[in-house]
Amino acid sequence: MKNNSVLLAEDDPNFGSVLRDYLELNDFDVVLAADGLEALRIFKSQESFDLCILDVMMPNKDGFTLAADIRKIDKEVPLIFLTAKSMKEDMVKGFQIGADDYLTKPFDSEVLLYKIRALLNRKLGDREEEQIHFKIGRYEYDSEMRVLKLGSNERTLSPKEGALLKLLATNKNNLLKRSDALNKIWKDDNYFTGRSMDVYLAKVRKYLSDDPKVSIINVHSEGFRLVDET
Amino acid sequence: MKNNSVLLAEDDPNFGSVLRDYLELNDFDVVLAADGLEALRIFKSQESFDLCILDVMMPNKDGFTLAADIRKIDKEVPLIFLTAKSMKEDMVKGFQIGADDYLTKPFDSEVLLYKIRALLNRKLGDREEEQIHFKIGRYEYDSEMRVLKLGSNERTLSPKEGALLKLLATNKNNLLKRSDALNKIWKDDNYFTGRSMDVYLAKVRKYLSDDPKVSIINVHSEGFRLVDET
DNA sequence: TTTTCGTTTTAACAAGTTATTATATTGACA
DNA sequence: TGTCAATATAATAACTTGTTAAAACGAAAA
Repeated sequence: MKNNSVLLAEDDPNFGSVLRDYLELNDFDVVLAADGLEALRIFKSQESFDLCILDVMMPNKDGFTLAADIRKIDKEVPLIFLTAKSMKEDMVKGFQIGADDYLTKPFDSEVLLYKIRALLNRKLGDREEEQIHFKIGRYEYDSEMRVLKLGSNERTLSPKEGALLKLLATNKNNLLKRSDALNKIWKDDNYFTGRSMDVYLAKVRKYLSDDPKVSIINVHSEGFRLVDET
Repeated sequence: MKNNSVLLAEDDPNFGSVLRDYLELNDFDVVLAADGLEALRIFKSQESFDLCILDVMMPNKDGFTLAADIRKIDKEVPLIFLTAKSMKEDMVKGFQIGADDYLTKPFDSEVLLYKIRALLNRKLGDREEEQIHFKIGRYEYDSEMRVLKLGSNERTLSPKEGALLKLLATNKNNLLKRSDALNKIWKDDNYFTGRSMDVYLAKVRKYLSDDPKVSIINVHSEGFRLVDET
């Protein structure tokens, strides 16, 4: 089984690396970012994190601002804040952004570990397993291998093509919002990522064009719907 | 909308009732149990709780044992422990049982409230959900897909058409004020946005013209009413 | 290091859809 | 009966999406 991945944003290099080592010793894959900007860059560049631990006071981008940026991209990922002072205002602000927990430095590392486990267990609990195999009309799509099959005809999709088809298939016959797809796949919703997605939609449409019962229809300025009339 | 229900197990009657009142003031339905045994009895007798707040030190049955018993019945319900001493061993034990959070007395009641909200929001998503599906006479309207259906007849509305019909349907048979609609949909109430809305009213009227029991009537210089005489 | 190749992004233009403004006309109210 | 509000339709402007091709990128091979 794959380890849980943690994004750790902490500007104090000593404390940061000690904490990283401790978490790695406990079977987490940890990426350490030295400031808020770097953390956001890493968050965008990586597939997905299971948990983010954010120091509140950091240069370039403080923990709260970082948290708000992360929340724009991923509304689910658990957030834990680290703060030196135990000010109530800070906690309130953190919870408003959608913090899951809060720790005041200095804290007991074992307590942190238990809090992390509590959060991840709860997450894993109510997270329904994600689907890998999809049936789309007469097509079959394996989102792990990224292989789209119709009869004896096989085609391997590129990562982005695959991610898009998977999202569409996950929401088969329902609306997939443009902004959701962009935030999940491109981690950013702007003019250019939008155009890029349109290019991929054209590709995916072409791949799916051999079954007339399957189509991707547009809901103007909202998003798309993978329709399967089979 | 039903309030969230909380089981509060706390043996100190003063502290317990103060906390109960505070939670009730914040729109929770609270049941207060004076010891662990009573709490378990209540937990078993009631349909379901959204959250349990358990004092660790209680007569008859301490908070940890109580938590273990509750976990046997319900593996999902969030648990928050209250403890006077901030001993690490206690916290560790609590997390092993499956605590979601931990508070050391004395604590700030507002912080408790935020922790509760964070937990409940995670669990349920926001309780308040806005309506997506509407019935208007013999029509059905899906405000997400913006599809208006009468029998086998389907029509996809434009964003503004859809927003307007949704607002009207939300206030079905009630007055929708011109200024409200303009401020919500056009974000501005002036001569031109007003004219623009009139254009959309004409369109929506046309779309709804196939059921004579449905009409949009004007309340002079006030607003509009979507009337459904079905 | 350079080359190569698949992937992704950017650019440009065409097509399609929606929103606003203009114009003419009717209806409500004092 | 004069004035403002409301309606309908037409014309135009603004925006979104579809499509293709070329450029940029990045990882693996020569």
